[in-house]
Order: sequence, then C-alpha cells, then structure tokens
Amino acid sequence: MEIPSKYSPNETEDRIYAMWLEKKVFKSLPNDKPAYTIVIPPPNVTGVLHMGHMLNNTIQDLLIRRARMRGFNACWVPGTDHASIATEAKVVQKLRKEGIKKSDLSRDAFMEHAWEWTHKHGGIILDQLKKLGASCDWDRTRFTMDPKYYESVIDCFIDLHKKGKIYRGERMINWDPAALTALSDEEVIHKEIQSKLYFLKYQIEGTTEFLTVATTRPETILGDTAVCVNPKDERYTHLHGKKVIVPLVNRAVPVIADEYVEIEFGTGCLKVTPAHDQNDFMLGEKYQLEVINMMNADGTISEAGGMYVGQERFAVRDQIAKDLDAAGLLAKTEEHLNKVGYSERTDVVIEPRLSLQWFVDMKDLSKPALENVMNDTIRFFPPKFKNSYRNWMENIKDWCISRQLWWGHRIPAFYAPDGSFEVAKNIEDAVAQFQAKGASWSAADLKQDDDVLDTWFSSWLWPISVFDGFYSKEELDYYYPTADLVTAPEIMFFWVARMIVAGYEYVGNFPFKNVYYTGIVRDKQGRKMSKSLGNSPDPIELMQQFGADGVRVGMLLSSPAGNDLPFDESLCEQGRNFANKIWNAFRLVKSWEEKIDASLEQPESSAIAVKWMNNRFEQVLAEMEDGYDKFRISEVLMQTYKLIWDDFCAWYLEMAKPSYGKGIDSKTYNDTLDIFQNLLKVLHPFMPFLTEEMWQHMDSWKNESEMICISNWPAAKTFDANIQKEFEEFEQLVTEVRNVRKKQNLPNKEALVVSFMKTANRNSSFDAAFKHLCNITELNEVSEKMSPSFSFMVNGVEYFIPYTASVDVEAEQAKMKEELSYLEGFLKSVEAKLSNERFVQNAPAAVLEGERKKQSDALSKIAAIKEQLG
RNA sequence: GGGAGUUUAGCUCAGCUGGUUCAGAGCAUCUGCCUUACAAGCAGAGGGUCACUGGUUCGAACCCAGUAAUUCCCA
Repeated sequence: MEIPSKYSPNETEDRIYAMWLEKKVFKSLPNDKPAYTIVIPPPNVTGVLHMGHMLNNTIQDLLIRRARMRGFNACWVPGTDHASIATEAKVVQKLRKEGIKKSDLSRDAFMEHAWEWTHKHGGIILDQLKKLGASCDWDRTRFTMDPKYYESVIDCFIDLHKKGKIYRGERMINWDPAALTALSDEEVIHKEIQSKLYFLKYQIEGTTEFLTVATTRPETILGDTAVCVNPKDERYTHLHGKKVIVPLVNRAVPVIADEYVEIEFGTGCLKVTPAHDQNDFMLGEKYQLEVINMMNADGTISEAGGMYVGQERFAVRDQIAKDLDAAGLLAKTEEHLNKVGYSERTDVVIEPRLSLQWFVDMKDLSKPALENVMNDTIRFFPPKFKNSYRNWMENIKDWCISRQLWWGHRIPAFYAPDGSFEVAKNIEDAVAQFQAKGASWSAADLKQDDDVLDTWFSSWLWPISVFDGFYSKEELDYYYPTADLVTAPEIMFFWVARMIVAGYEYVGNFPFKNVYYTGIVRDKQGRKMSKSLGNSPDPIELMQQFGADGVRVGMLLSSPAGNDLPFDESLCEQGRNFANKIWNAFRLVKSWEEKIDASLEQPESSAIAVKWMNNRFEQVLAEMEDGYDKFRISEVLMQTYKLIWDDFCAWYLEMAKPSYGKGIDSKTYNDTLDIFQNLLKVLHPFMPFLTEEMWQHMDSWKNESEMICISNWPAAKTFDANIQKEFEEFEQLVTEVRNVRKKQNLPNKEALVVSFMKTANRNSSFDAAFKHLCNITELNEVSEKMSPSFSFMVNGVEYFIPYTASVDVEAEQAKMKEELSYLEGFLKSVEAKLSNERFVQNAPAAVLEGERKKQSDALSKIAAIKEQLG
C-alpha cells in the first residue's frame, strides 16, 4: 500500500470520528470501574464556537481521553445553556428586523419565536465540537430548559424559599434601561469614563446664601430629598438642621450630617437622591427621607420628576446644565474621571433603580463553599485564584435572581389580587396553599410572576441536574462529585462559586475535585479576541487548514493554567508539522514490514538503541505523569513533542534504521512497533485523530485493542538514569564527529576512522550505535595523541580524526586558542571559589565536589589543547 | 481607593527547596544540505546586565525592601 508523504487530516478526521460514534466508545453508563466525570461548561445554546471554546474543550477532551485510557469510566457530559438575556436579546433583535416589537407580542407568542430560534441555531456549537474531536457522551446532551432540568430549577427555588433563603424585597438594583431588566452585580462592567463634574448652587432657605454641591449626574436633582455634609466638616457646621432649595425644582430639602460624606471630594456636600443611588438609598433609609423615583424603566424622566417628563436621561443632563446655567445656578463644571457601570449585554449605562426583586440570601449558604476551597478539598489551578475567590466569598452579597425577561425559568410565585403571594410548583398547588391559609382564591384569580430567573440560577445546578440528581440518586451517586472543571476565570463568581454552593446545599459534597482555569485567548497584539474587533480566527477554518489535531496542539503549546494565550496561527502550523513528522516516521516503520529478514540477528547498535529508547520513554513518562498531576498541560505536550521528534525520530529511528538496501531483523522491527505504540498512546489525548488513523493501519496494534482511544495507557516502569547519561555522552560524540565532517565537507557516505586516547574511564555501551550512525569503520584505542588531526574531548576522553588535505590549519589553531583562553578564565573563577575558606566551610559536600570536578575537567582540557597546539 | 499577579533570548514561556538541571525549552534567525521516512525536512551555529536600585548570604533569576512598567479582579 502506498502511503502519501503528507498527512491529510481532512480526509481522515470525519471518518475516524464517525467510527468512534458508531462503536459508541464515548458512551458511559455506571459500571464497576471508577468514574471520571467532567461536565462541560454549557455554551450558549445559540452560540457559535470561538477560540475560547476551542482552548477550553481541547483541555477537557485531553483529560477525559487520558482518563478513559487509564481505565476509568470516563464520562464527559455535553450540553447547552439557554442563556436567558443573551438569547432573548438575539431574538428581540431578529424580530425587530422583521418589524415586530417584543411589546406587541404576547408572552406565549414570544416564547414560540424564541423556541424556534433555539431549534434553528441550537446545537450548532455541539456539532462544531465534534470537529474538534470532543469525546463527549452525546446521548447525555442536556439543555438547561429541558423539562426535567426546568423542573429541578423550579424545585430548587421553592426549596430555598421554604428554607427562608429566598426573599422578595425592594432593593436598589442594577437596571438595564435597554433590556429593561435587573442585572446582578457581576453583569455590570465598570469603565473609566471622562465626564463632567457639575457644581450646582442650592440656596439656603430664608437667606440669600448658596451652598455648592458637586455631582456627575445633575439630572437627578429632580429626585433630591436632602443634602448631606460631613459632621466634622467645619465649613458647614452652621447649616446643620437648615433647609436648602433644590435648584430649578424649588423644593426645600433638609441638610443632614453623616460621616459617609468625603470632606475632600468636590465641595464636601453631597446631594441625596434615594431612588437613584445605592449609597443615597442607604442614607435615605437611615434618615427616613422621602423617595422620589424620577425615572421610568426605559431611562426617560417620569411624571414624578415633574420636569422634562418623557425625555431621555442623557439629553436631560445636557439640557438641565444649560437651564441651570441660564438661571445662574451652575457655579462651574470640571472635567472628571469616574467609573461608570455598563451592562455586559447591551452596553448601556446602568441605572441604579429601586424595585421589587427576588434575592437569594448567600451569607450562610456560601460558608462551606468558602471553607472547602481554602482547605484545598476543592483545588484551584493555578492556586492564585483562591485569593480572589476568598475575597469575593467573604464579602458576598445577596444574589438578585429575578430578571424582567421571558426566555428562562419563570418564577413560581403566584399573586392574589390583594397582593399576597404563594411560591408553588404550579397554580393548583398555589390555590391549595392559599386555601390552607384561609384565603379562598381560585386559579382564575391568581397571576404568576412575570419574571424569569437569572441564567446562573439554572446553571449553578448543572453538575447535579445533568444526572437528574434532584429526582434520582442512581447516577448522581456514581458520577458525582465530578473530577475536573475546566473554565475561564471570568466566570469564577458567576458560576464556579455558585456550583460549589449548590453542591454542598443539595448533595452535601463538592461538585468537582479540581478547577482548572484557562486563560483568555488573545491575538498577537495582546487584544482580547472579540467579534467587534474581528480579530478572532474562525476555528472551523483553522481546523480545515491545519487539521483538528494541529489546532489542538497549537492551542496547548503555550497555555499554562491561568495564563493568557497569545494565539498565533503559526502555533497551529507547528502542530500540523508535528503531525506530518509522526506520519512520516510511521511511513518509515511501515516500510520495514516488507524488509524483515528472519535470518538476521539483531545488531548491537539496534539492541542498545531499543534499550535506551525504552528507558527514555519510562523517564519521560514519569515526568509527564507528574506534569498531569499538576495540570501543567503545555509542559506535558512539549515533553511528548520532544520525546517523539528528538528522541524517537532523530535518534532512535536513525540508530535502528538498516543501512541502505539491507533488511531488518524481526526483533528490532517488533521492538520498534512496541515503542511506537506506546508513543502513540501518550500522544493520543493531544492528537486523537492522527494516532487513531495510524493505529487502524497496524494490525498488531489492533490485536491489543480495536481502537487506540480505548487502549490501555502505558503503565509506568522504573528507569535507569545512567543509561541516559551514557546516551548524552554518545550524543555529544556524534555531534563532534558531524562537526568535523562539516568542516572537511565530508559526506556521511564516506567512512571515517576515529581514534581515542587510552583511558580507564571510557564507557563503550554506545560504540556500536556510534559506528552505525556516523559511518565509522574503525574505532581505535591509541596511547599517543595523533597529529595532525582534529581532536575533541567528551567526558574526559580525547578523540582524534585525522586531517584531510583541505583543512585550514591556521584557522583551527586560532579556534583552539580562543577555547583555551575561555577555559583559563573559567578555571580562574572556579579556583577563586575554592580558595574562599568560607565557601569551603559552608557549602554542602555535593556542591564542593561539583566545583572540584569543574576544576579538574578544565585542567585536563587545557592540557589537551596546549599539547595539540604544540 | 482595595486586592492579586507579571517583568528571564527577537517571540511565547519553564526555571519547584538559594548551590551541576542554572542561565534553559519551543518557535523564529543564520550557515550548509532536495542524504534512499519527512524541505511541513536534515545537520550545525549564534543569541540573555534574569526590569531597575539597594539589602541579607560564602553564594541570589530565586529571599527582603524600595522604584518603574504592565495585566487582571473588586469597590
């Protein structure tokens, strides 16, 4: 069979993936084996694959594939998130393009559109993950709005409400005036904005004096109900208890004194607008101030504002500044840098708004979640994230979970006409609950809460609900807690922390053992990849260009946990080249199949090569296992890369390769296949398609296991560090000979004679391989130095290769002199150290010995060069 | 304003308990090769004031203090 010299992933990958699916190798059901479970961070149901997903899912696939090969019952649960606000925004946008306004639709009609959209776009991302090679158990695909999942979210709400952990209250929340919904603190992005500080003049009642107040939001004077100064501020002591007139509005409001006010900021006077600022609200409660809600939900001025009614908030800001100025009530304006909150989804400025919302009381719920991360019951990689986790958890605030949206889990609260309500699973239960309390409302009287729950209020149950854990313990007991969670640090608070909270509350145990935080994928200029910048490559195109394996390697080559990944297509190219390298190694070994000569004994050079390569494999395997334990994924990949490219291809295969036209002995051939097989196994998690394709081409491998993805991970064996030391000596020797060949322009075809100075310490293990690799006919021991000849020292032994006619003797001598002066300098520094009494007294024996060896090596090299120079 | 990081070769990063793993890797670069697996390759080579300033130590990329640059999180 002819195998092409270039590996073409496009022809291979779909075929291999189809085989895996057909053989159901990713399927997991509880059995006798230990479980190894990962739940996917569910992408938005209508999302498309971006580079962040690629990184994230490559890592998950790598972990799950390795676990599968190590004999675990590996279960990777895929699924999607309904992404309440994000999806609803997309649907609203789509309807708008069709000329339909959301406000013109009934809730049911809107939901129909939303489901239609979900069915049309949902699941695309999961198909894209298949291209990547993701070995999910697709039969388990979950969606956060699946009927059973939906039910678990509602039951969770009801349960927490019963426990008194969920309450309804009027609070200052973050209001998105574009999406017309409340947002959690985590959905607000603070940006530093150059804005203006307006200095407004408030007349002191009954005088002609004015008090100047600085504000960034002059339009909110419409809602002013007090002015506050610091009690320690002597400038204003005389005003305590007085009243001032709000400019333009002409309302008299009290001057109150509270430590909250910063004396240094602005004029030291603060206007208090309890309905439109978090801190003002607090002051309002403390001093029982009137609350004037002067803004509508959409950010326009309300009737209560009394002026500018119906106008947009920022237009009013400009207008009111002009009007104040015209009235002589604007003292001045200053440029001012301040932080303004923006909606994560709609990017409009958030309004603090007073409204009735549902909250989860997080104080007690969060305690076990904090404790068990701090004591490493749940481990974070990298651990530095424990700090910010603790910071957040120690200052945790109640979680606003209601959203004024339709797409999501509708809050199970039913209101009676008198305003009382019951939290219940359905309207019948609600009626019964009312009746139990003596209120005889019928179903027709009741109205369910219009709002839905925050998306994260469903995804925080993900590791439980994907196993139907609220209704059956069977799968939960087997798969939970899961092994690893792979996610972005950005959603540590949104999601990771809350899953831990829910885990302890509902299962009494952590949801995952390890959390691996990936970095953010950035472009070459260090910018975050985003749609608006257009700097994100299309993952599907990348995979077409470099193969899924190439892209996987590219993603993992430089992504230590928690570090950002500066992405560059050339990394994928490196991955593709690596695939091709292995492919060609395979072609070589495959070609030996027909060259096996049973009459041949295994040559000594091959025997040592096999011995070394096996030993080397064990050594690197041990390093790799250690790397995996520490989640140092890119290091493990690099170790694998070098093991295959350098050790196996560049050294082993060259040593084991028969001379041109010669056959190969069957022992070397079989040994090579065994080595190759192990290499493919440890490579498989990184490059699943390539390794599976090669596996399928080799019958003897298929005898062990039908597919590499379900073969057995190599068991670690002991290794001998000495063999590696001897090899490194041999490596140096080969390099020296190659250099001599190069200097003399001697091709490898021309055989050489090499001599070495007689010594007791020389190790000859690799001599056969040395002769084979460097085409050396004779390796002679001599007792006198040869001249004229090239000479070099390897581990204290001096080697000689006679000059040929073409050598530039003077240039050679100049080089030797240079080397000599370097060595003499080096020797000096070593001797200086050794003559330092305090060093000799304090340094440990091993270090001292090392220095003495440096000294003696340098001395002998110097002697050799001097002799050579004559 | 509070907190957490980062700074080592042109680029991306290792460097774990202060000392032979100590200045390293991959990529890129340069030189020579289409050598019978692979030019998506092979062989060889060059490249660093470990951000800066001080300190501790026989000894510092590593520990301490300060400075600068930079990233992120929280308010």
